[in-house]
Amino acid sequence: MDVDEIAKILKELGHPHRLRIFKRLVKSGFDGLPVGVLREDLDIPHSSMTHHIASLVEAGLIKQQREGRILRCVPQYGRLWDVIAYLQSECCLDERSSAAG
Amino acid sequence: MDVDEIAKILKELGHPHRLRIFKRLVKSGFDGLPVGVLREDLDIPHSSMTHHIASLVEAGLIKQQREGRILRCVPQYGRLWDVIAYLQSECCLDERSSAAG
DNA sequence: TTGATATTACGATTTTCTTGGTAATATATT
DNA sequence: AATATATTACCAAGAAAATCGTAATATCAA
Repeated sequence: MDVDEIAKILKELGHPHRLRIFKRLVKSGFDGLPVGVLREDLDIPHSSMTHHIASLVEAGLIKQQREGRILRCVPQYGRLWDVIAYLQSECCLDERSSAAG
Repeated sequence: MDVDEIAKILKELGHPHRLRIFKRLVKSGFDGLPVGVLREDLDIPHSSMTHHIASLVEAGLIKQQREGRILRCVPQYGRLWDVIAYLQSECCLDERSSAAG
C-alpha cells in the first residue's frame, strides 16, 4: 500500500466519531454490530452516522452485511493491521537497533 | 491518552503531505531536518508547508529547534508509538488469542 | 395492505481545511 | 548598514468535511 492510501485510512480514523465507531466494532468481536446499536451506544444522529459509516466503508475499514432489516457493520481488522505495519516500518526508528548498533 | 487525542494525531497523519513530512523526518534519523530541506524534497510551497508543519507541531508529532537561520524539525517518535500502542490495544482483536482460545 | 422498524438519500448550512501569494521577521555575512 | 538566506504571518479564496432534519426506501410481521 502506498502513502496516499495509508493517509486516507489514517484520516478516516482521525475523527472522534469514526474512531469510536471502529473501536466499538472491534470490541464487539468479529461479528460487528448493527448500525442501530452503534447509533444508540454512541449517540450520533441518523444522518451523521450514515456519512461516517459510508466513509469507513469507502476506506475499507468496515464492511456491511444485511440481515433482514438489520445492516451489520463488520470491522476489517486487516486494514488496520496494514496501517500499523506501515507506521512501524516506515515511520519508526527502532530505538533498540539504533541504541544497540 | 484518550480517544479524542488519538483521533487528533491520526488526523494529522491522515494527510498525504503531512504523512510524507513525518515519514521523511523519521527516515532522516533522530536529528530531523530543516524546514527548507523538507520543502525541497517534497516540493511543497513555503506557506503550505508552514501550515502543515504548524499543525504537526500542534499535535506533538514534531518539535522545532532553531540553529541560527535554520529551523530544524525533529520527529517525536514517542507520540507515534503511543498511537500505535493505542490502536493495538483498543482496536485490534488479537487473531492468536481468539484462534487459540 | 397496514404498521412498525432499520437505514439511507437528499439537501442545505456551517465549519474546517487547504492552498499559496506577498509581506514581514529573524539571522547571518560582509 | 546592506545583502542574502530561512522561515513565518497575514490574508483571502476555494474545496472539502461535518452536521442533521426530513423524506424516502426496504424489510418484516400481522
